[in-house]
Amino acid sequence: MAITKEERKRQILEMSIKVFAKQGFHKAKIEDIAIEANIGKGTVYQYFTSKKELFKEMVAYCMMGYNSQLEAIIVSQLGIKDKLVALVDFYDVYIREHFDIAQMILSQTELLSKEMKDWIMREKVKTHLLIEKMIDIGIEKKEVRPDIEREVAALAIIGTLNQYLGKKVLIQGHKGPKIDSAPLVSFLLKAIQ
Amino acid sequence: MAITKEERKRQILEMSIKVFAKQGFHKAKIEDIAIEANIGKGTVYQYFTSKKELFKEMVAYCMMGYNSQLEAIIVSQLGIKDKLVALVDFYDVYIREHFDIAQMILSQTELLSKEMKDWIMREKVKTHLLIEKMIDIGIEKKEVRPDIEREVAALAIIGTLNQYLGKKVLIQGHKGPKIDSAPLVSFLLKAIQ
Amino acid sequence: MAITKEERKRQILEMSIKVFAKQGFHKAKIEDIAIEANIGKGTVYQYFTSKKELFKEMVAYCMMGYNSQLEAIIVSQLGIKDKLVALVDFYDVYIREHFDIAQMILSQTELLSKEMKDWIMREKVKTHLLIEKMIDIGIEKKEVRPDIEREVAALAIIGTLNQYLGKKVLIQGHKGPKIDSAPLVSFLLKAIQ
Amino acid sequence: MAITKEERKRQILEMSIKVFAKQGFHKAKIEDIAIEANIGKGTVYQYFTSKKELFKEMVAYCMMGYNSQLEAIIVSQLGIKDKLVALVDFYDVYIREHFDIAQMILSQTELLSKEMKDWIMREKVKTHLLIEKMIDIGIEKKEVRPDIEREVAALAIIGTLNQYLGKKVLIQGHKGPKIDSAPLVSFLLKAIQ
DNA sequence: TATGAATGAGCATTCATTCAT
DNA sequence: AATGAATGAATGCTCATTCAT
Repeated sequence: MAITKEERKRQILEMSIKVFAKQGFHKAKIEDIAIEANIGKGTVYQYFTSKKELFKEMVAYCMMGYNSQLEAIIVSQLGIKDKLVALVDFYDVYIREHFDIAQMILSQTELLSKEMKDWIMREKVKTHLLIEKMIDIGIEKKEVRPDIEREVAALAIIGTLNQYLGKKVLIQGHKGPKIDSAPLVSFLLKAIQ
Repeated sequence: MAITKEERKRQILEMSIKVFAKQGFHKAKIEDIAIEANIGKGTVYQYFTSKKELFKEMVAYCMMGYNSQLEAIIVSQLGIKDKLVALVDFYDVYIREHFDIAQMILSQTELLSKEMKDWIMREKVKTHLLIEKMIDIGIEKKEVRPDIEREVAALAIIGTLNQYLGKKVLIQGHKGPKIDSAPLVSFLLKAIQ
Repeated sequence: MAITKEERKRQILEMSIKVFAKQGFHKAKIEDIAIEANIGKGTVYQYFTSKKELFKEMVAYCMMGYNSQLEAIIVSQLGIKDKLVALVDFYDVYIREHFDIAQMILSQTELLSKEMKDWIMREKVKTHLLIEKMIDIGIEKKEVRPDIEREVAALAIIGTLNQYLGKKVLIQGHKGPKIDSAPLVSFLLKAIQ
Repeated sequence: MAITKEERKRQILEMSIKVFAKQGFHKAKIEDIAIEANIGKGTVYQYFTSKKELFKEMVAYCMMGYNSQLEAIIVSQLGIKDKLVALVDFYDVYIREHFDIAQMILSQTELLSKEMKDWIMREKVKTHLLIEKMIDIGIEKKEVRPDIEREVAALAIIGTLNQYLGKKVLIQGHKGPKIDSAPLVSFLLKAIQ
């Protein structure tokens, strides 16, 4: 019956995502999060030492699993085209879930310790390297032209996905239908093949 | 020979860019801006009714001229390749100047009125349409393949530029040498030709 | 073989002395005392209704026995000089044990109920009367000059002991050697003989 | 017409003495002090960076002048007896004015920085040395017996004054008549002559 | 009886904004 | 027009106390 410490912490984190996403860091009040989680204000402080700390842990919580899911796609036996399709679908789901919070994380870096910023940067680099790896595998499998500039290609894929999915979700809202990956994938294939 | 109201206002705006960029909206204090502009705190309120208002005017001030400069490139007599080169160079300069502020604008939309957000959105759409126009001209001039998905292509170009330049500026800092546009341009050409 | 209620209460009191003395009333946390006593925070409330109540009981606990020990010296068969020596030795031990707490008690009277303050005042008066009694006995035994102002003399003895021992303990710390009573005693004797 | 910064600061200090003395450091609210001084809460923070800082400045403000007044008495041409009388009178006035605050200062040393504590300690040492100086001058002028233990005598004088005046003020309140110095002085003279 | 997770009243502090000079 | 002293609403955080287990 009793809720474990870990569950309670996760519960607060989930609610903080909602509130931070809706209000932004500064407008969000600890009390709002507590009310949302249906607990007392002080209880939040049993699990997180400060508002900033809660924010940081939420950021880590949101980014957790991102790269490992990405890697699963990259190292799969799929052809480059199917990988791109899987990538779009993954971004589609991820951005819908984390759209508001993602923007905040990018911007409110003032709140994050150097350590945390470095960690985020490292995660981004990992993402970049995974995409480069995908390109390498593609070259090996003769699915990607061998003269490609890997760095440019990787940045282009990430930038295009962000821009495209970002726009779609922004216009359709989080509840819209799954994005059609076909046009995006065919454009990217043209560029890398 | 007192300076005009307009000059004083511009002076405050310029200083507010510095301070907002360095501190972010919430950490930036009106007093900091006043000190930076070498005027009294109260004087700021002679020109702007509130901190938020100042922020909004600063946003407009920063985005002003963006699309018109872009259009000048698009409608020029340059070939598609040279347009892309000019685009990269323009982004290079613009992002260096507005890197910090650009992130803030994207994120701190909570601060902006619906009207202002709509205006920003319309400006973004204008940018998008300008890039699409560039593609259309390219198709007409047989410099771009005619079967291209114009929306995807435009988003890809914008997304790629953002990601590429963003990364370069982040790593090299604002003072680094001009970015080499060649690899980026050749990648994009491959995708659209 | 559970310990009795009384023992547990004494145990908490002893630990509260340590913590109150080190931290002062306001900085001392009930949890600190509980941790020090190796019990749960809630358990403290089984024995004391509130932090203030605990503080008050600690004050009473510390002062308990003070006057009775003093009286033992006063009514003893010792001559006035030996009584003064015994007094210095007693103060020496007492102040070492209760130095930190003594200062607190004097100051944080805001915390004490009128009743408690009155009780402390009465204890002080008792102390004063005991010293006066010592003087009276001394006069009877022709060890003290008969024209002495008893009140002044008593206050002087108490004040001098406090000042002298307080300074010595403050400088030497609680672990220093026993104070040499000779110079103090000879000075006081000169005044009252 | 306009109040100077210095006057405003002094005004806040004076009011803080009242409030700190009545409530103690912890119960005293900045708002109370502001209300008492008939100013806004925020104004206090224009003059003092924090509540603790205000407390420290108040302590310094209260102790300021103490030793210099004392010295004036010590180095005067008065005989030892008249010096003691002047001393009692000075203590009488000083303790009436600072009775509540004096107790607080002694106790709430937790609030004071090491630097401030050291300063207080040095001031106390100065006081002690001044009294020793008085004794030395007395010996020179053959008003004090030459075999006296200077340290003990100084501590005894200070301790006796504190105890005696403290008791009198405690019983009579701050509004009572001037203390009769005669019995105290004659007792102390007996001890040192 | 013992526990410690949950609670929320209470307060120091900040800073945008006002307004008398 | 320019100033900066004064203001007070707003909020993060602490910790004594409660109470379900």
